[in-house]
Amino acid sequence: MKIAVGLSGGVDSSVAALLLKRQGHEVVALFMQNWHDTAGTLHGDCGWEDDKTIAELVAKKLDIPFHFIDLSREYRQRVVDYMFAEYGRGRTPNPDVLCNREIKFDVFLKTALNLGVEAVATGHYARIAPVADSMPPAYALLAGIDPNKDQSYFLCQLSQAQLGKSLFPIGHLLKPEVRRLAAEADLPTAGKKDSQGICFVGKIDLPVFLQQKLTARTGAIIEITPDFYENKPAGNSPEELCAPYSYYPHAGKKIGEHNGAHCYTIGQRKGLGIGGRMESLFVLATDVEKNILYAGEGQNHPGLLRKGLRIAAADLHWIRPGTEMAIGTSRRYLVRIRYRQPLQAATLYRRPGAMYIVFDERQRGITPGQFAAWYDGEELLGSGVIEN
RNA sequence: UGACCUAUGGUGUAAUGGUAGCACAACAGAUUUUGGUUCUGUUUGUAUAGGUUCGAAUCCUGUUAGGUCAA
Repeated sequence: MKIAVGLSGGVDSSVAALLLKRQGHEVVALFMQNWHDTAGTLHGDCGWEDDKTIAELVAKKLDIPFHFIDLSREYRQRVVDYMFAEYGRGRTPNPDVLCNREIKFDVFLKTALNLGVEAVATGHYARIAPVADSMPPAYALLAGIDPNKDQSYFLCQLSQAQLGKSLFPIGHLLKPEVRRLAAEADLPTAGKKDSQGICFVGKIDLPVFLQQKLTARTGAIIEITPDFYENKPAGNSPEELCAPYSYYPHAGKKIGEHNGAHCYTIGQRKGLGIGGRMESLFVLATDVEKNILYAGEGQNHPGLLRKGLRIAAADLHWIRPGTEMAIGTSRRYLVRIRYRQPLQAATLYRRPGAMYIVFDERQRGITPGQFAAWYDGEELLGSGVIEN
């Protein structure tokens, strides 16, 4: 089979290429450049050129053709603009989930197919399993074997069409095994540090980055004390359990100022600049309209922990046909609301306008704009953007 | 402008004559292909001028600033 590997210049994609090559496939390397802006980048390691050089060395070592493609226009339109838009609305986006859905497994995939390959491969820690006896063919998205590196969460928005054309050659390996294979094959990426920060952009200073499009205005930080929640009616329906707390300026007293509410996210501790307390302050909610930040003291502040969340029906995404929940049904699944979070037991309620996810244990930092992904064992079944 | 109280890092506070400590903040590193979290480490202080004492954040006096009561 002729396969294009997205070589990033890191160990994982290098070993993915190595394994495919060993399996006898005809492999071509594709290096994509998606970003060349250094505005807001931390410690100016604008390393994409280095990464490209390393990727070329890997391709040379593996004796496979190397191609370079520039997708930065699409990346800006479909990932970066989305980021600005979400932050502008007071939500916290997950650019890497979008990067996979829109770039790596869309623009990149199509570009590769046009070059005549049958599939693309990446260095993601996840697995794709064909579903037995399904017509047309169907694919299940499974967690990577390495519990510490599983990246299925970042792939939670992929479609059947995308999964059908994709391969994750290292999904059944542990990270140390990947490094060992790279070392044994003498690949130049064997000892390279894992990448961090936004894929292709890198570590950024978020406030500085956002200031390119969003203007900073100083506003109030208002402290909400635990007694705010005392006489709130609880309720037991999914709708009630998933309702967000609604704050208003007089719900607490002003304890300081911030420099733009959109620069903060729920559960954030750093950057409030208010000291002199027994415990740390955490952001409970942001209001970008009024430019107000609501904060509470202590790791276990009641405003930080919520029983459930809501996903609008239009934002529901199901990976495998036949697993969609019918309106009015409920299911027990395992859910995570951020990368690397241990899976949490929860009940999902599919209601006419929305999905409600009620957790067994209250969850810290449920954040609008982030993705919730639900699993049945090791299979990722679906996901959606958290509305509130 | 009478009396009394207070003054310790950026903030809140310990140390009752004997090494100025803690928490929060800030900064840095680690962890992490999102934001964030978490972990580790670092910096920063006795309002000011004098006095008593071997030794003063601590006792005494003046100054300055803030507060409370009286008016």
